[in-house]
Amino acid sequence: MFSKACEYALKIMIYLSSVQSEGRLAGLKEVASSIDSPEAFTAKILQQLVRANLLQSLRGPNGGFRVVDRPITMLEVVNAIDGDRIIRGCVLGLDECSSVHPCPAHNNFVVIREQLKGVLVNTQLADLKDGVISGNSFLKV
Amino acid sequence: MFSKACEYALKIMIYLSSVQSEGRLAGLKEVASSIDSPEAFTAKILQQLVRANLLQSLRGPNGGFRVVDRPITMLEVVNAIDGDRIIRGCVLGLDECSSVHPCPAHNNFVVIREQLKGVLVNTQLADLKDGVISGNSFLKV
DNA sequence: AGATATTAAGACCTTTTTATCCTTTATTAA
DNA sequence: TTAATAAAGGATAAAAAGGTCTTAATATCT
Repeated sequence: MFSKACEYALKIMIYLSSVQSEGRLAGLKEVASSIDSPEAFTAKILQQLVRANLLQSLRGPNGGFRVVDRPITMLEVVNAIDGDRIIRGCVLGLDECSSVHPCPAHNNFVVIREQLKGVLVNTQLADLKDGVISGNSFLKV
Repeated sequence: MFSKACEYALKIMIYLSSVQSEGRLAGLKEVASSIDSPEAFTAKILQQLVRANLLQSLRGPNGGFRVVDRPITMLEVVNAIDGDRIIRGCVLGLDECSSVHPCPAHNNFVVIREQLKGVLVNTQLADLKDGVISGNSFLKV
């Protein structure tokens, strides 16, 4: 559904949100080990998220990453990494697929796509981090 | 959502279903040009579909491919090419993700996944081919 | 039987995605 | 001002996905 990079990005954002609730930052090493992701690859994704203005980075000793101070939806994170293919793209891969020029499955998926978009728009990192903090959900196996 | 190969597979199956309604077969060349897919890659996917018992192939002149004679759901085609990751896989990529050990987004996606599964199970190739035959939907741009 | 049309199978190439390494630059604290 | 720490970025490697090409096998027609 999402690319690997996007899966990591969501876990990164959720983890950093939970760290933020404790009023501190987390560095690359801590992030990578907490979500069980390869460090160097994680660094690249962190940079993408910084460039997308979803994170701020602070260098030097006691530095690390911080989630920007506003509500962030899942959709923003997904868009930053995977673009809008999940929302816009045709199920059967047609370049042009709309109600006026639909692929055979178009109508069968309209409702699913709407629902998916709804979830991505309405789910905020703040909602997801709570489960992690309370120990009800997990970022790694 | 689906792999490229799976998108092609669905279009192949839909096209062959529509051809079958005319009481004839279609060969590789015709299939590939009708769904606008690379011929050699299409050949590979056709073979996979034959091995998965969704198609029969007939060699020799006037040969081609034929959809097996029973109702086939979208899910069967997707499973044959992409496996069950779309149904089973975790949104955030956890190896273990279930109601007892959920990822932070697990519950937000349960309903979507159910709905998606429903569409895949309940939509048959026969339903999709009708739109193509009547000219209401399209397999290429 | 021979010629031809057709699929089967698999080796091979290309591009994209994922992952890693290593050097540079910036920041802070002592 | 220096040592330690941390992010940034370039280069590249490994793996997966996507795609191509060649050869072999098979069925049909003449």
